[in-house]
Amino acid sequence: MTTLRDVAREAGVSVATASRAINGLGNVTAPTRAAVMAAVKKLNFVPHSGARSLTRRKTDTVGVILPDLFGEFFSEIIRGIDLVAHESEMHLLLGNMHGSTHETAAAIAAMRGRVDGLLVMPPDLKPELLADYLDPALPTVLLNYDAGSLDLPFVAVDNYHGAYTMTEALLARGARQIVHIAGPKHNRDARDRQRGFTDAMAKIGGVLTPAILPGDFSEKSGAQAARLLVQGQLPADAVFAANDQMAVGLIAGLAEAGKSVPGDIMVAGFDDIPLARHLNPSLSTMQVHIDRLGSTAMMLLLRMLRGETLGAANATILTPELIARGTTAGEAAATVAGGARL
Amino acid sequence: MTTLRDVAREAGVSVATASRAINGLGNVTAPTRAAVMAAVKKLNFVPHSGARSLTRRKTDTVGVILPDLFGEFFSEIIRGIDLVAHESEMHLLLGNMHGSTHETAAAIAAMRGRVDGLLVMPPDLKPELLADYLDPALPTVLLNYDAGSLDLPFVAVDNYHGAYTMTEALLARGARQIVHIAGPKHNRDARDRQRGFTDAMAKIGGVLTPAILPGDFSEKSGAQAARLLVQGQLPADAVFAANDQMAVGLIAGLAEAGKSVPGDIMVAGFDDIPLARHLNPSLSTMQVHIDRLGSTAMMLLLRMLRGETLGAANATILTPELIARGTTAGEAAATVAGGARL
DNA sequence: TGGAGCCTTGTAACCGGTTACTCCATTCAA
DNA sequence: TTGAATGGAGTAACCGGTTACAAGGCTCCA
Repeated sequence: MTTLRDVAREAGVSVATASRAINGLGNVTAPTRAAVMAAVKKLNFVPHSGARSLTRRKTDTVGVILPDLFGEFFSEIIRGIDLVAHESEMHLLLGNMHGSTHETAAAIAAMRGRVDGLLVMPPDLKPELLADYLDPALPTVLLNYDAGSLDLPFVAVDNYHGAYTMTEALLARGARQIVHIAGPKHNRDARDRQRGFTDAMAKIGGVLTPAILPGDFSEKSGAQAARLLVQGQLPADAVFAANDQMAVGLIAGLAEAGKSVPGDIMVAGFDDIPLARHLNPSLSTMQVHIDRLGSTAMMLLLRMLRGETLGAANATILTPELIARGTTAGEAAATVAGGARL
Repeated sequence: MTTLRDVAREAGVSVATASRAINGLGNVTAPTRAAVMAAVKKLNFVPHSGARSLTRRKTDTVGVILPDLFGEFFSEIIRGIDLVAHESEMHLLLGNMHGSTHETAAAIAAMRGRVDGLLVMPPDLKPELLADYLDPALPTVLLNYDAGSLDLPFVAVDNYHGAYTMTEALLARGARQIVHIAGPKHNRDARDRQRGFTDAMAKIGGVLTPAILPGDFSEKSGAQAARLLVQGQLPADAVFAANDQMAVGLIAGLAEAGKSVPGDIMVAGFDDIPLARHLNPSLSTMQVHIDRLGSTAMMLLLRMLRGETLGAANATILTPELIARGTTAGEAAATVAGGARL
């Protein structure tokens, strides 16, 4: 493993000169620079980024701390982040809290000295705890987390209004007995979506206590909900699942029970995962540009790294868009909407 | 930003003692350790991992260099890697070559001094070039790349036999005029799959020059192939797409043209993306456990980091498994297979 | 009481770069 | 010819930790 010292010796110059030549700092004569570059080639020298970032106090890396790396949702976020980071020649250091609150502290601490800034998505962490973990000196942007009290910039999805809009749309299509399949209890997204649903049901539908079935965002829990619905003979003309994944499970469950969608019952989801438009009938949902969650956050972080001081006031709220497809359409529409056909 | 020096001063000890106390090195008396820990708490000290890794010559990080971060395929790989890395308390540094051969060199070089080992997936890079870029002193495992000549361990999918098996299955179901939709020309996976197809057609089907349509692994190119097939009136009783993505596009295209699957024509893919089993009819395909690609590679790398010397002989070949679903089934089977039903 | 041996702690070098500061050799104007 | 200005190159401190080695204090035994 060759070091700058080796290169300097080989070229017959000092380490300072070698460093300057390699970094193109100008105050080096052409012959000297040539000699250094020749030594670099000969010894196959590659600068040690670790050492460099120690003195420069810059790592050209951002830490990304996500609750999990599972599924399309997170890969889309990472893709969005990478898209922007790559343009600025920044690297991504992945930290994973694997769902454990305790590991979050460790993950954040491990980033010290390795990154210039942090993108953190702490779905079910209390703001006070988070404040304890974070280093105020390290530029940080939160993902999908409203941290108003911490005065940190964040990027979030307007889950509340998204759910409200979808419920409104279902009501507009004539549904009256809409059942909601909720997400995990402690999950903010899930709670906001549920709130949007109940509020819309109350204000527009005039239903004060709509039916809500438990779920955990998994396909399986969607299928489970279908069973509850059918066997429990819960009256329903539409089901609004808190995410697409559950809607997929739900539809499969309903099909098994011989219920037709949207004939007997309409179904709607949330997220617009790629699968949504390939189902048959295709799934109506609220489209969230997940990658933008990542790229927007990364852009905010870049501004902070450039010296700007950003706070909660710079938060960006992404509004999901209603995508009406087959599962909420009339009979005719259902058969032509996307995907394969029998 | 507090340093170890600050902690030492606060606790009234030397930096060496502070360091030993913090790292639990034993030869520190209980009162001294307590004093140091109190100072750590008081000053909110978090060790600077960058500096630490410089002296330790260990970063507890592995570099992951992928051609792109797009899509399920890569997110699954990363998830597999993370699963194993997390157990060993290793971090993941993402480098992205964004498809450009030139950037590959830069991405690898940037890893020097930041990682203890490398996982690289260089789909269309010549071995000689790759050898130039890689640092022989840095433990490296290749993903989905047979680098026999470089004597590096690698993990790959047996694309050839996978394609052979699928073709065999289609022939067994009575297909005679099977058309293959190929992947990108320079892509190794694509070429191996095509070879498996043509060999099976020759050896089992007795067809020496089967029809092959161009594709690029995208859904769009699958739809394009459907158009060529239908409008060009190419005789075909089955289509074997080089990946599921194209199969999805193909099926949509065939549906548009009024062809029924599998009634008029059978369809098969490769990869078993999650979408595959949700299509209606569900897609027959070769299942590849993509996450295992990542986790297996990471396990090999860990062994190298522990001091073992591994080479091409330690390569692991993952064999894909045939998943027969609706798109290659008889009429009856097609209607009950997974997904929703009209 | 003196010395061997053990344990705790401190001093300082080191990891591999960057860069402030200094020195020295030109060049050019007076 | 002399002195100032210019700029190329070297010395050494520094980033923030770790750790080899040395030093000092203690116990224990002869």
